[in-house]
Amino acid sequence: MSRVATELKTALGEAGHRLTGPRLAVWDVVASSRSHLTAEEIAESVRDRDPTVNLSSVYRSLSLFAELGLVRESNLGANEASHWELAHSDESFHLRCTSCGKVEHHTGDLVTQVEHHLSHHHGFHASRVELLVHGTCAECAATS
Amino acid sequence: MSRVATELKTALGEAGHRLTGPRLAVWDVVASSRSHLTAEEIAESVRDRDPTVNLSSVYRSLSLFAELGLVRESNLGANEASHWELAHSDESFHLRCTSCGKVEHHTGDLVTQVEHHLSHHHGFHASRVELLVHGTCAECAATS
DNA sequence: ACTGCAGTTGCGAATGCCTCGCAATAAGAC
DNA sequence: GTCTTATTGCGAGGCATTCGCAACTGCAGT
Ligand SMILES: [Mn+2]
Ligand SMILES: [Mn+2]
Ligand SMILES: [Zn+2]
Ligand SMILES: [Zn+2]
Repeated sequence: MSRVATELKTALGEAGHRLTGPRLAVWDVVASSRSHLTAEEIAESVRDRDPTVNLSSVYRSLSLFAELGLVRESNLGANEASHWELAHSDESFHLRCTSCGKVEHHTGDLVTQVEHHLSHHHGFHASRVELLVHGTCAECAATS
Repeated sequence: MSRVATELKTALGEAGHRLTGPRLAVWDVVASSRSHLTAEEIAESVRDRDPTVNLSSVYRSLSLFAELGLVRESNLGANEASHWELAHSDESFHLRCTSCGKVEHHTGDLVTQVEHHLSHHHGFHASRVELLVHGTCAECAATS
């Protein structure tokens, strides 16, 4: 059993879930990608390895992984499919270029500052922060 | 013609659109509410005034108002309907309590800081920022 | 290794939100 | 008031996601 397979099996086992073919295939795709993929895109890659895996199982695997904190689901736009990736902290937020569509990450302490401010001054205890910045990336600004 | 009707007519007229019954009804509902409503909820209120207004027209009105900068559309959760309200700046962001569901606003200069940082240090020019904080509100924290 | 069974899957149907196409209607310029 | 064409109601369609269920399979116990 490969390295990633063992890691996934451990994470699943601790939560009382089984390691199955579809789950491993979905995990391999998400863990080896650096981009934000839709369930359909993940399913396409999964089918390369095993064409019998159903789209429903891809959704079920992704939902389970999200519950276990293994992946992150993001809404990058109204009425768009969710995008999935390996889990990363709220500190690392999303910059989406409205021109080329690229999604970049930016990490700063801003999110932590907001969390502390809300907690100390307003009694609001943050569990998850989603920060999405739409705009024009450096490359697109230079080109236009 | 009422005050809000005149204001809406001006905004529409300047952009080459007509003031119609459905549009005025949708506007009245959104402008007189302080909450974040779904299109379906808006349609329900609109039907109280005029039962012939179709849900499609509510969607069409809301989309148009958003293009004109009159209303704001927000995604408050994955796989949830969009929520609509009178337009407000990105500075004012959303706190959603995962316990009672309430959505509050919080205004600070943090969003502006991020915009400036991204612009000055990374060449990314923000056009719209969506900041959504999930967590437990003060009332729910006290009750539990 | 064999068995048993609860967890998991594939499949198709269903759901929810939103958009479209089109003929009928009505706003507003003249 | 007439005319033009933007807008509407309505039904159908589209897309992402979820559900129900019988068949299958991981894996714990033996
Ligand atoms: Mn990301
Ligand atoms: Mn708001
Ligand atoms: Zn770009
Ligand atoms: Zn609350």
